[in-house]
Amino acid sequence: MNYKVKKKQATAESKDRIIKAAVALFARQGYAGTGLRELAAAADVNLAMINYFFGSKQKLLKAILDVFFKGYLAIARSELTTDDDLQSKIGRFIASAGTFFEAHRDYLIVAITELPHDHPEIVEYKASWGKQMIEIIDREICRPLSAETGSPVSPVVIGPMLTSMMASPFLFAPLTERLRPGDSERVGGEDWQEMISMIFLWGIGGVQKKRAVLS
Amino acid sequence: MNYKVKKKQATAESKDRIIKAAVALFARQGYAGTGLRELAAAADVNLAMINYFFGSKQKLLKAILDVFFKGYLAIARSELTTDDDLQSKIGRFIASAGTFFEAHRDYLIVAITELPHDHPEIVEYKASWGKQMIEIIDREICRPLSAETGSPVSPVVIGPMLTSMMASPFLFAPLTERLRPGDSERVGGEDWQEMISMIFLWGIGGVQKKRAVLS
Amino acid sequence: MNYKVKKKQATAESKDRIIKAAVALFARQGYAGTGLRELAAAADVNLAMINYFFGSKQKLLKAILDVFFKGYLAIARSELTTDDDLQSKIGRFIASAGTFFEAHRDYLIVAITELPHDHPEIVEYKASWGKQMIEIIDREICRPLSAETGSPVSPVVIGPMLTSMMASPFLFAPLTERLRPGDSERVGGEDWQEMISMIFLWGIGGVQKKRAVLS
Amino acid sequence: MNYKVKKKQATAESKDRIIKAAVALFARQGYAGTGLRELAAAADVNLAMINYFFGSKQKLLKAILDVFFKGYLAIARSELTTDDDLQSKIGRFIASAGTFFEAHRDYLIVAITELPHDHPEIVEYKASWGKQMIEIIDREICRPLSAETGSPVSPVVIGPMLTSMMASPFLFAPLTERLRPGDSERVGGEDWQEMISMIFLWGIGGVQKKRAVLS
DNA sequence: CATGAATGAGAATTCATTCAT
DNA sequence: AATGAATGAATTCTCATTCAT
Repeated sequence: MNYKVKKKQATAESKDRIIKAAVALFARQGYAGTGLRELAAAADVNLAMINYFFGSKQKLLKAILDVFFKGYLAIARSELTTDDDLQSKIGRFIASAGTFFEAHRDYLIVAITELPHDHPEIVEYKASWGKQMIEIIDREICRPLSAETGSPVSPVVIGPMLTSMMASPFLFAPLTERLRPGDSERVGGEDWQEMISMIFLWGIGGVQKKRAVLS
Repeated sequence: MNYKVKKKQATAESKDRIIKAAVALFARQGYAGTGLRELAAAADVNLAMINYFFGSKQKLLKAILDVFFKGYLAIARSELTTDDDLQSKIGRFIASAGTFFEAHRDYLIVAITELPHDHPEIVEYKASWGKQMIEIIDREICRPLSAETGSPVSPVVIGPMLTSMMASPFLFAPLTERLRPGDSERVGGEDWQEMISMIFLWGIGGVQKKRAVLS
Repeated sequence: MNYKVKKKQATAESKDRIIKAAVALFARQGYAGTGLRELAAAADVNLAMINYFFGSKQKLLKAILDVFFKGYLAIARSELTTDDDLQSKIGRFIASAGTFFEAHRDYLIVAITELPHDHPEIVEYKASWGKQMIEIIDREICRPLSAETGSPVSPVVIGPMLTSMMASPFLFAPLTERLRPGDSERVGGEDWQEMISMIFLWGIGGVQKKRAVLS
Repeated sequence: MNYKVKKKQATAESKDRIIKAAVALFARQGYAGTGLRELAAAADVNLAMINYFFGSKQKLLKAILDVFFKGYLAIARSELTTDDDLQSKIGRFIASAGTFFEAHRDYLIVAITELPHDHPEIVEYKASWGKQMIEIIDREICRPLSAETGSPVSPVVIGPMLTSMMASPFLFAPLTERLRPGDSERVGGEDWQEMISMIFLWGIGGVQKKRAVLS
């Protein structure tokens, strides 16, 4: 008797639905442009649960950025921190990162679009991630490169550049899909990853050669 | 004797102050993250004037994007649509765009961070701008390139990529300035512009060569 | 030289356009539901002209009510204050009022729908008009009637009732035109006026007779 | 020790207080003329609760109109849809409606004063109600009447007229109470209901008779 | 007369968050 | 774990009005 009919009572599953819905909405409307009610509706969850699970909207954003940053950093660590030659290290890094970006495109979009904004609490967090990333790039790419050619390259220049190059098809997707639906589908595939690798390697290579000549 | 200071009556100057304050705030906090009160205060203008001049917050954003898109498109048109050889056309385009990005860094940040979001009215507008840009890149860069090497390149791939490469130091500036204040200052200068040119040209050149061999 | 090209410079004509647009808008959206900007646009007049001509929005409403009340009162005076027999006096009053309502339907709608609201300043004004109207009805209809039948009728009962009866087709027009477009067109015509007269006269007559019997 | 009174948590009671305050204010100041802040204060409720419970100001208005229209329609249905003779049916309808109007005078005023306005969403709703009402009046009053006398009467004429007659004392109350406080108190009572019945029945009877003679 | 800029108050609505149940 | 009610502040936008030109 008294069969209190329901309550969703799915626990961890709810938390998951919230994150999923959040990334999707944040990617399309921005963090500030998405309301918690809208999010609660999309996740089919009671409004109060969001704060129950995550504490606040900001912490939810942080949880999302975490997924992206940790993943990206892990890839950098595992693909770049090896004893391989520079070229194949970079090639593998770009391939892995490309696959990761593809599989987490909404996370990527959130991370990039929120990147220049200064949410007080999060700015610290982004910096600490950025620091680690730049250290790896410096140690594994920049130093070997300048050792080879004699001219220095700054990781705060090529790090952002490489990331932006790889992110570009996803950032511009809403536009390119409208304009040339076919062309953008290939993006993220192996061909594309190879192209990025080549542009980056040949390009950097060319720059270094020229600098070496001039100096 | 009835001092009631009132009425600034500075006319068009107010409209200007609003735009200036808006770009600055939107770049640092995002469009959705910036309230009109805050904006009015920053522009030292009565809150109601914003809607009086621009009609709505969205139209204000559109006015900002206008400045950026029109400028960027004009540069593409004037630097790429010439009878020069491909290499020097691209070189000049990157140099001009770099200078433009540098001078309009906040406009750039707003444009890029709002790019993936779907403000209903603005999506149309962004598409129409993107279309024109892609046509120019297709006609002036992609076709000559594939005529030369025999393998096709899509403008929806290299357009975004080139733009992102050039934008990267500005997008990541909040981070890089924290981490390596010195390094990022050089960004945007002549050296930097030349570097981008070289990476792009050598890189694309390499890709094309390889493709030509494989096919 | 210096042929300052234009300015509408129509003067009194503008004032007219404002009133016309105002009645139309107030009738369809209500006084409080209509903004002065909307009105200025509809009248093709600069926003500031409305207050220039009328002093305030309230005074504009008063000007509109004036037209209606004065007209209605004038009809009551001229048709009821005669030496005719009661029946033909009322008949002529209803006919004239019907024609007037028809020609000023929007004024009528404004007057009726704003009737129960208490715009502080206007409440006084409505009362002073109502007083005059009720005096006429009392003197010219109620007293003769009760003299005839011996039972009293209050003018504050039959005045409103008669007015409402005549106003009903206009008040309900938005509904009836949707439901039975044909039927409502005939309203206001001679047949209709005659019908109102008869209902009122026979009806009141019946009531009076019955009361006479009972008393 | 931390008294923070907070949270009324009286639940559904709040919704009720809102409706009650809303009818009262809308009747005296009009729908558009009443602000939600004012309403919230009058209902002793937090401003945000109004939209929490009703979704929007318009839906609140609809909820109010619902009460009136449903009640009025129910009376028409139960009093007119019987096998009685026409005269007593109408008599009972007028008596019931009179009592209902009296008990819901504010609802009545809101319904009538908002009747001619075109709130986009509500216009549809009013029409659907009007349709049902007119069908009943047509079937139960107009057809029997024309069968009896041979001359047709349109329900879109007598429906509004009858309603307006009964509504008149309430619409004009603010005026009449000022002018003749005593007289209007009797309105709505049994005598008054009987008077309306008689006027309507004798009146319509007279019209029909005359028409029959002429045709 | 006419205009466009300006103002402060207020409009309705939504915000993220909290808490009693 | 989950819910619905509640809150105060903030949102964008519009209001009627005023005034310098």
